[in-house]
Amino acid sequence: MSNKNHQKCISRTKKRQVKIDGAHEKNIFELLIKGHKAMSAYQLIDNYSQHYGQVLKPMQVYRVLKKLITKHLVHRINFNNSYVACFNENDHEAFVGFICDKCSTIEEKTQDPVKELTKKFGLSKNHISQTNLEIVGTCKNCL
Amino acid sequence: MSNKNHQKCISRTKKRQVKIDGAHEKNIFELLIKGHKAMSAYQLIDNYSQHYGQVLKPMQVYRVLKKLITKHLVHRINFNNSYVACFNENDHEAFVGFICDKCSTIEEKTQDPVKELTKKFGLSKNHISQTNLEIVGTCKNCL
DNA sequence: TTTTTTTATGTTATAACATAACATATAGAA
DNA sequence: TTCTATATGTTATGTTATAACATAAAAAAA
Repeated sequence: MSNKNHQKCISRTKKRQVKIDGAHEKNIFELLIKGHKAMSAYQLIDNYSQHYGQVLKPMQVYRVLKKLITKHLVHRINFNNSYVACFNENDHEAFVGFICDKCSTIEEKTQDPVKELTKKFGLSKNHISQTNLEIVGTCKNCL
Repeated sequence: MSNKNHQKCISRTKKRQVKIDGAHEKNIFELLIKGHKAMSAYQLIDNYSQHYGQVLKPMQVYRVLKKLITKHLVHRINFNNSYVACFNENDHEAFVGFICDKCSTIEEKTQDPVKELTKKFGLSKNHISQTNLEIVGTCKNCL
């Protein structure tokens, strides 16, 4: 599963002509894709040092995360200050999904219903900067 | 508007037999209701000292916030680590609303459509600990 | 009423998350 | 080659949150 999604992600970046510049950016994105779960910036520092033998400073990680988020390749999970690779094929402007509060695994869902909801609420799209539906609970694996 | 909602909130706590214990708890809840917008814990410390002449420690504020959240009187806004009085008459288990990224004003919405959505996603209610739909943008006042 | 228990409050230290500001190196364009 | 943009490196600091321990006051049990 992880590997399949990995391929999907990579192919999507190619399709969308999103360029990954820099070794750190590539490596951090890979960690997020392969991990297939949300990680905090400081967890990424640990993971990075284990996989690539270099201990990054927080600033370096946050810089890269900001870029990846701008490119819509990564979501910030506000619930627990973590970051996750975007696994949806089509939607990149928001996050809609389920987060396991035990293992931080993410089940991303389609955003379409939430977009409709926003309309129903009378919120015009041009004033909205981000939409986040974070449903937190315990996943089947952790129960 | 603020005052009307204030009354609504107070009456709701009575209806639901929710007891506010302690001076800090009462005062902080009042600040949130009257402010009618989301405030960070440290903003609450400032506000508290201005209104009540006592400088609380962070721990004291977080302690009270935790209680108020447990009692469903306050929501945590994950987007910007802030806290807001719950203004919905009926729904207390989740947050659904619009947050102004300029002035932190909150427009709380009904949760019903989100609850339906959760069902549609196949997420059984008993595994969910919290649901947060945070739509962030700029409100009409700040545009 | 006295004792016990629970709840509220006070305080220190520290953990966890994030960015400002400045410096250097390197790759690509002019 | 020179210029420019981008990637990387580093220090210090700001912001958000909690652990752990201590005291006081209120409520319940004896």
